[in-house]
Amino acid sequence: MSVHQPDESAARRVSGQYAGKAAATRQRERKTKLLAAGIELIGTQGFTATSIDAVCGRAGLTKRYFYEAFDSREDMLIQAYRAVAADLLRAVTQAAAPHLHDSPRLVRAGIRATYDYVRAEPAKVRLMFIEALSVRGQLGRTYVESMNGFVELLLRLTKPFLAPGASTDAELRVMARGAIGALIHLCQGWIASDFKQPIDELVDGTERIFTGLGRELKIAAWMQDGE
Amino acid sequence: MSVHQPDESAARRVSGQYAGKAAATRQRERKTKLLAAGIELIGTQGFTATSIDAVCGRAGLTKRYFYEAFDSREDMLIQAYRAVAADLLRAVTQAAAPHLHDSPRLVRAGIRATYDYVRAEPAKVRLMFIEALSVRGQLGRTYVESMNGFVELLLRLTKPFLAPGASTDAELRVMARGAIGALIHLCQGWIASDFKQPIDELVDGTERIFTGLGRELKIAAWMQDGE
DNA sequence: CATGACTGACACCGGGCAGTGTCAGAAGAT
DNA sequence: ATCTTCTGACACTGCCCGGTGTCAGTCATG
Repeated sequence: MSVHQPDESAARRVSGQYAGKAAATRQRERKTKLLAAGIELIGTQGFTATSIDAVCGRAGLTKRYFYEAFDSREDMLIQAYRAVAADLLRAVTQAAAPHLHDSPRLVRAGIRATYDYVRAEPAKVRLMFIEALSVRGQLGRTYVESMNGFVELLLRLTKPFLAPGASTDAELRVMARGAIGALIHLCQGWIASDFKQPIDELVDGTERIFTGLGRELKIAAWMQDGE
Repeated sequence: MSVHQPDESAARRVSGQYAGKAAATRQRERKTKLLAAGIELIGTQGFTATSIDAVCGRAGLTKRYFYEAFDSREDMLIQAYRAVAADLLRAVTQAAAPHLHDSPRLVRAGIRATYDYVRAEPAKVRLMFIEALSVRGQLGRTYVESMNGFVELLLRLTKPFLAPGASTDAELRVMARGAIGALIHLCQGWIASDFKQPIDELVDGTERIFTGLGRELKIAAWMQDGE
């Protein structure tokens, strides 16, 4: 992580230019490459089967740069996980943005965006939803904390529609975590079955789960009690 | 698996008695011991960190018997998984049995039984819900197939209450898978947070998710539209 | 062109572990 | 008592991989 950085303290270093780029730029680019290679490999072979040499090979770099960018193999996994989680969170947030006023559309857009992302980036998703689970230690905490990010997003987005007092906060959080869990589990199954099931069936089913939750929480838009 | 079995074909073997037990009995007992040791270690240290030597050490046996019982480390994991999944399935089925006539009670009993099981057997559950996910190959299929077992159970138990035609079969399955996913995810989180959250909060929240689904599916017992 | 940072290839060590083989001694059979 | 099987301990090989170090060649700078 800090071994081969340009020796700023030597006061002799002048520009750090190399191949037309500043030292920091090159370093960042290498790290990005390694991260991409790592994500791809972890997401396809699994973390256990992903050796550092393999990551370096795929990135077209050598071990030296791996240890320049990461402290260890696990450190890479954590950083990869963070990057991927942020990416998905961004995608969903963005898809939800146009529908902040309309809870059914909001939910559907979020669900759809998730499945689209899974379809488009199976390796990333596999890393995030499968590989990350089984690593103990630091990542366990990271995983939980990141899941909370999704739960918070869901709560924040749907809070405006909630009838106040219909549920305790604890119950609400449990339900939100459960809803996220349903979605994740369906994504896992979808990946495991190689996307055999049509995406629309998944979106529809997932939507109805959320709709049921909405009814349960007495959200007006879902309470058209006749049908 | 088949290396050190008594040589039945030699027609010279007479009783196979040893320590007062038949050869097959001893073999079965050893396998049970190894399986228990394996489950415990995998469920606490993780599969990757569980070496064959460690399993043997904990079981008080040696490698020879490991390879008598299993083909490989992965084979052990698969068999452990199968045993655990069957165990949980049995526990839930049993808890649900007295309530086949009453869908709300049925659901609540199933949910409660699951959390109780998680609480009582965290190692087994960790193996089943976390470690099993990240192993590719054979186990991937086993995992999916076993999840289907739970989905089938849920469908079978709730089918009597369904209003016919309210959903397509595909949608219904998606929703059931989602519901199972919600439950599993909540269990995972519960384990990850060391059972900090009171079990009743979890049961209540989970129940409301299922209740919402029931409403969505127009199950009469949950349609008391007034409240 | 001379100096020094930067780069990539590769050698090397050490540890851990899967899987196999050996052997002496205990437990049963006759 | 003798022979056979069963048992447990352990040695041993081979492999993979994480992590570190070395070195010759390249590029920028003055």
